[in-house]
Amino acid sequence: MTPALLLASRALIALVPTTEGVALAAVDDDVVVALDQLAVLAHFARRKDRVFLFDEAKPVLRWLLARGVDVARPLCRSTLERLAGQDVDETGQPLAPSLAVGQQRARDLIERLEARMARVEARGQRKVARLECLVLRAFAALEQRGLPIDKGRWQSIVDDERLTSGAARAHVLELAGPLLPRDLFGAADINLDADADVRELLSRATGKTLDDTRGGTLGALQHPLADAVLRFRESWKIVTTYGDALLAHVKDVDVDGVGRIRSTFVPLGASTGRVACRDPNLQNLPKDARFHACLRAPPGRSLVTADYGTCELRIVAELAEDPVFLAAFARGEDLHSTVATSMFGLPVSKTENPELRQRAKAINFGLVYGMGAGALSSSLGVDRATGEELLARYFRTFPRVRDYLEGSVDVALKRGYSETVLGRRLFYDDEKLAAPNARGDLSRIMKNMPIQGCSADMTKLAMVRVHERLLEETRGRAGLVNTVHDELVIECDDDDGAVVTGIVREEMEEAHRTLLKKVPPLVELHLGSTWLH
DNA sequence: ACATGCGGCCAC
DNA sequence: AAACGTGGCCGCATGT
Repeated sequence: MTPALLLASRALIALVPTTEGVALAAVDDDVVVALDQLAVLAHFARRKDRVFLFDEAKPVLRWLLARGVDVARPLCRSTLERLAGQDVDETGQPLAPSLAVGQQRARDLIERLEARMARVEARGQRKVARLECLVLRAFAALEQRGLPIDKGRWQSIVDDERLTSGAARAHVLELAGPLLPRDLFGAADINLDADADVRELLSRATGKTLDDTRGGTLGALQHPLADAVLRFRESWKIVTTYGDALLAHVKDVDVDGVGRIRSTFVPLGASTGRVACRDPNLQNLPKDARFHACLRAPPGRSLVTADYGTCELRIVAELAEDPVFLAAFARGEDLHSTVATSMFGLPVSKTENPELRQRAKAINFGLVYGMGAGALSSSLGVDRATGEELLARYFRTFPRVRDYLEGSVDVALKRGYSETVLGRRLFYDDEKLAAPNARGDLSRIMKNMPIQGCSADMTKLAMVRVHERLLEETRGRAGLVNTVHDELVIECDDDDGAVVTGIVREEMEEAHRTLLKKVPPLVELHLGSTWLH
């Protein structure tokens, strides 16, 4: 059979790339496609009535994209295994060493698919599996395009910070001088990266014993030497984490100084369904405006930044069906102010009684994480009794929120898993459920997962929709360049800015409405030359 | 030369 | 002081 005939007549085809060509296998036959004849594959790959099965889809989708092949409906063995709770057997290299090996792998993939799908089905993960496989196409394209970055400008910020850190180190040495051991020639030194040494030094300087050297601990000392150490840490953090190691990932710098970072995104990297990102992590870049100014599109191109505002609290409002939360979001109010007004019976806004708003905000923020009274009192800087009183008042005012969170724990304990609206599940080990001392930690996870997981579902759904619309309506000129949990960043031609902004708004709102029916979406959009926050 | 655990800290 | 969820990267220290 020829490749064209197989591609034309079969709806499900396993695909394994090899060093010599691409191996294809349908249930009853298999063929190979030479690397210089991928056009026929490209033709059928973009059709939505053809499903292509991969062992580890994302790297292969990237490999294919680089050769002009865009697969509209990928299915990923590795993703299905993760959702089915199986051990993920790594096959190793994405490229099979020969066509013969590739064909065997392709036939194996087809043969085992039915059993794998049955396990996915048995775990109730069918919809999640569909979403996770579809989103791999968007992630492959996102990785392949790369995040645009002005390398030289970023480098100059890092250089400044290196100088600052040197000055801060000198200041530490000056202040600590008499306390430091000296070498034969009278020179004093300290390794500020060695926490044990820093703890020793600060203990000697303040006469207090320190349990740790965290920022909060050092700040509370109110001591010039501790402050100098903190200033050193601040700049040194940038030099080490966001300096040379990150810049080494910048490739393809163009004449305008804009290069590309092509990280690895791990769509099932977090147990809740959130995405992880590495080499480098683009999800924890500093919010500092100096750095964001470096994340800019080349001349003639723009960036659209879009995020779901108060996403997790909207999810709580929907799932808890709290009338005050729902009414506040329906009216477009500031939830923190509304919550504070309900709790304290006083008018609250960002300018009126702002300290009450701050308290409500801290609780709203913390309840998503299953926070207790202790954590609340510390985040507000009040004593524990006050924290307990506030939390009690909060749950008296919003009993449905309390009931919802407690219900999340009850359901998870009964079923052995937590679940999002879409049906994504986090299963708990029997031993973990049995351990009585772990119940406290588990209950926080059980409260948090359906909320954080729903947010992840929504963003992934939005990615699938946005990617597809942009492909269809900008012929690939516009595309995703980053995602950070509840945020998307898209690059497009300047001329397409308005159109792309509209598409992103529509599809993000529609993704929200697919999952949440009672609370309206809030999508915040920015169009400009840089990634704005 | 690697791997691993930990304290610390960046993001949502 | 720390105390709430999810990650990744840094340097240090310790293990092969």
